[in-house]
Amino acid sequence: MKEFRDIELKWQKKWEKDKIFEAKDKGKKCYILEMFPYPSGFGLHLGHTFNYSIGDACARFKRAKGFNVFYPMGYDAFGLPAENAAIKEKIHPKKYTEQSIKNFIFQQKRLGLSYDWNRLIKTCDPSYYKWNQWLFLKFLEKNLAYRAKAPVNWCDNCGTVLANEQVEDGECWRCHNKVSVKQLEQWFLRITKYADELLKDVNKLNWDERIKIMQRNWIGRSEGVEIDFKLKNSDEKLKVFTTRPDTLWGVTFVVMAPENPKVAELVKGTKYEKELKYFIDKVVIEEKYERAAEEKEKEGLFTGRYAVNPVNGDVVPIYIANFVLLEYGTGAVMAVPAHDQRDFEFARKYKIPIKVVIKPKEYELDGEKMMRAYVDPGIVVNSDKLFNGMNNLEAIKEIIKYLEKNKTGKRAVHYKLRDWLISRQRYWGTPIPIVYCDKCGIVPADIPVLLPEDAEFSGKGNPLAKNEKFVHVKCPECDGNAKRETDTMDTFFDSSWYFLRYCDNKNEKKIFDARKIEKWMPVDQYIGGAEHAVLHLLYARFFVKAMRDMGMLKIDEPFTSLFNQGMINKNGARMSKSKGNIVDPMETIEKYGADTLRTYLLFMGDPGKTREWDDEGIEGVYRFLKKIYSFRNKTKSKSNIRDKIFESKLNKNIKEITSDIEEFKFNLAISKLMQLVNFIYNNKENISLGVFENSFRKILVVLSCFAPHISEELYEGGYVSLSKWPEVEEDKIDKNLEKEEEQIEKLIEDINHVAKLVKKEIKKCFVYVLPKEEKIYEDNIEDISRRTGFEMKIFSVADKEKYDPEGKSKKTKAGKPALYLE
RNA sequence: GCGGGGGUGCCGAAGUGGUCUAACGGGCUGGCUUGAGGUGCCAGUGGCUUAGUGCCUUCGCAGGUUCGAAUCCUGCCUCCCGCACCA
Repeated sequence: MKEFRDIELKWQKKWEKDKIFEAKDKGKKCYILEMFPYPSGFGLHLGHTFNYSIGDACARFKRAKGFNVFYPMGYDAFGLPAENAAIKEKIHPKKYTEQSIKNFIFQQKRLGLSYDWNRLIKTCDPSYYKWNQWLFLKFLEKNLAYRAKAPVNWCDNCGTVLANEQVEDGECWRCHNKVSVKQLEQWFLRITKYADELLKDVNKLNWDERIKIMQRNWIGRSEGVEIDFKLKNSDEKLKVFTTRPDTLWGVTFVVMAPENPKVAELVKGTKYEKELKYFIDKVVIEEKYERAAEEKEKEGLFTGRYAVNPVNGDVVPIYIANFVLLEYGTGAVMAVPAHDQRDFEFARKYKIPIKVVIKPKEYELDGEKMMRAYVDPGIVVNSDKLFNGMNNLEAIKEIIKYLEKNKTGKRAVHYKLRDWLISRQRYWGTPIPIVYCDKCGIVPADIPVLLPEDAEFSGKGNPLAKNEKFVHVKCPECDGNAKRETDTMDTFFDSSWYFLRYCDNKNEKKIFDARKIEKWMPVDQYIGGAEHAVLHLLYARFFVKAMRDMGMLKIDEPFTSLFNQGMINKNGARMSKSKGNIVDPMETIEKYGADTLRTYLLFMGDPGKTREWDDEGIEGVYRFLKKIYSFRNKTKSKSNIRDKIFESKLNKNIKEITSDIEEFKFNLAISKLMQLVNFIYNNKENISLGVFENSFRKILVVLSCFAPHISEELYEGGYVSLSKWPEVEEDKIDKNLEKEEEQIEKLIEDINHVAKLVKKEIKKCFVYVLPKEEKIYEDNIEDISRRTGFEMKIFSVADKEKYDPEGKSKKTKAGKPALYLE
């Protein structure tokens, strides 16, 4: 509809001109934030549009509720797609990105989102990324950044290394190429230093439980004990980590990770050396992620060496096996086949004895005959007399104490979380501000280290490494010849603190002013997809904690509340280009307008769940908005008999809508708005103008959360976007009236029903009602008459004899009106 | 395997002890509007039956609790999403 389009453009212009969405200084602050987008060349997709429809609804709602809303937008502008476009289409990433951002801004403005555009940031802008570099050097100074050689994930397709969080099922999270493991010297951030706090503080967050569980799983804390096993015929010790010290007496072998450097030492010069080396090479070559799969056949090899169990002196063989990982724990485990399924399978395969040390209360276990490991709680047996007979969970605590007392073991906590690898062998990112000097070693570079624009995008290797002018520098310390680091930072570095920069986005002297952070942070409501559960959301939490410890800010957590939007499918499948089931937001806006698209996205269903897009479903919302728009031509009110019932419904619905919005149940809020609008529509002649106008203003304020343009157009006296949220007038909510309303609806239904059954011409309808109800029906007689198409007459049953002596009328329902059609 | 969330009418989706054939929207059928199409409006949309609102059936399946269940309990089937040899 052209009219909607014109209205939308008109108000978008006005909002911008009058700067009505800029954050103010007055009122309680409320920071609402959507995960900022990567500006791809394809423009907004439906997921973005949905994300912003939610955020904008929140922002507008909070603004109406009197909050000083801070609602910024920016662009996560560094990243691979721009560089890949450069390789493919010979367009410079900078140009590509700038064009994309321009397009994104245009499209977002076309949606009518109420951002404070003054706060705009672009991470590829030197005024932003120089603070990345500044932060990196701070991290370096505090020993939170370090360079190390380690086995790292390499994606051949992307031509770069990846962080652990960016590998999903052994595949690159971006391109789904199989990831391989390489030994490389790279830059890491010491996120593991915060593992414990990151885990503990998850409990404080008002986040979706799913995301919290994912974070807990990812951090993967396990509490246990490190136990020293002496090596037989040696003074050396082998440290193992276990969470089950209660099974220590059941150890029948020890297993080491094949690549554990200690293995080579152990077998050096023995007859096993050659065979082991062969096996180790084979295992290590296997993809790390395949090797770690549960279904993977357990394989191992005896090393020829033995270890001594410190608690009972048992001499047990040492194996290496593919299921033991070097990165976790100590890279060596004590194996208790009776009570661990992996160990059990391994023991059966290599004919190692199985010794039961925990037994269930009800029956006995036999190591020879067991079909699988017994892993449930039970009673300690066949162990030291100090512990035999104890409940095993109790025994864990006691045995740890015992080991610590005897200095053979020590309490320990291990995490699955690894340090964050941030080096990327790509051009379009923040240069890591480091210089390598032959004399001085690793030296912080003078910042900003600007990304040189002249670069060649051949698709082979990092263009920065080939840029002689960039690489060769003087050492900032000794002025001697030195080389620059040519890797850039993982773009998740950029997004780990962007929400802080919004608070002071134009500061040239500092990363931000602490007072401004204090004013706006933390983010009160963050909105985005669940795909960042253990990526961005974990990194950002880490940054805030690290920055707090560096005295830069005072908060512990960046995002107080988090809402995860669900996916939008079409034809039962996730939208994708290959399936050809993409819904283009801009095309939809062309057809129906932004208000319709936004309202429909929120009306489709629970925004937290996966929902189904329906090309025809949007029509309903479109009709709804057109219906509201038709109210601009006010109809003359003939009577005011529906005023009270309308006001009752209005207040009841607004009350419910308010809590619906607070709980992100926009679909319910919109359906209640529809009910109100339908009621007005069906009763417009029976609602007095004063009540209509007053109520309609309230409805428009509510509607403006979803369809701001049309609300603005219909609202009189100032901006609806700056209006106060309607107060609920409790005293106007009248349950009896609602009941009467229902009665009338039922009567109309009955009349229509009967009229349909009687296959003759009907003109008149006589209704006999209880004397006390006479007035209700009498008051609504015109309405009933209009809606049934019959001439109505209402009589009291008391007078029934008089008007209906033959008893032609029949009851509609027990105690309800009787009626007679003629 | 573990953890979390689901399965409601032709479809999307509300509803968590009575007001439920079940909000809201879509679709479909009939009627009106219209030169036609679109739009818009009205009515209907589980079955049977009826001057009559009565009976039966229905909220994944099967049982149970209750005067009463889509809603509570038990078992099962099924879909989705996380985690998964972590010692």
